[in-house]
Amino acid sequence: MKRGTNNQHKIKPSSSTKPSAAKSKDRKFWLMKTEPDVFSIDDLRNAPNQTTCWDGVRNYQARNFMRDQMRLGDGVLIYHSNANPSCVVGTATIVRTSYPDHTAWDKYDPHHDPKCDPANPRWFMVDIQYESTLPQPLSLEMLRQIPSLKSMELLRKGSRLSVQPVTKQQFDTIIHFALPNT
DNA sequence: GCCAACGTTGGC
DNA sequence: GCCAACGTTGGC
Repeated sequence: MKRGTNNQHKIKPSSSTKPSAAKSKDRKFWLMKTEPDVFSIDDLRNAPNQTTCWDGVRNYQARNFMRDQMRLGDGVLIYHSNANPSCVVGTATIVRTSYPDHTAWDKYDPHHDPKCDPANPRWFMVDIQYESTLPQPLSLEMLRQIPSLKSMELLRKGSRLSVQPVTKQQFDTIIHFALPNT
């Protein structure tokens, strides 16, 4: 989960050429959790370039998804955890592929990892750019009522993974149900 | 604030 | 390599 102290780090705008942008057919989809008290979809919308680095992830499985599998142009569902209610609130796009998370060796950062050596980075992050706020946020409870989302990682009992893959079908289903009157 | 579920650490 | 202890996540 992104739990960085605000958006204090300067974001390099991604270059206009995107040599490794995913072709639409192998575009992947993800869900990323954030605590709205720490960094919300509005914070993302209001960020410079509407872009932020997704720092602070300290879980190997989540890191591996970011480091090894995310491509430019991949779609992201933004999920507010520890919220009332917790819900999917919007979408974003991957605009920079993985690079070392420098907050790991910042000893004043809440996610400082003293075992982490800058010469051999352990934690990675990507940049994401705001895309949309859902017309209607979809709470966990609502998501659980949609049969085709039954196998979503997010809905698994005890699931804690803060960066997780979703299928295109799951992504599209959520967008669909977030439209008014559905 | 409670606590179940999970991931990590470290002694052995 | 086992596993108890501990720290964290995150719904409720």
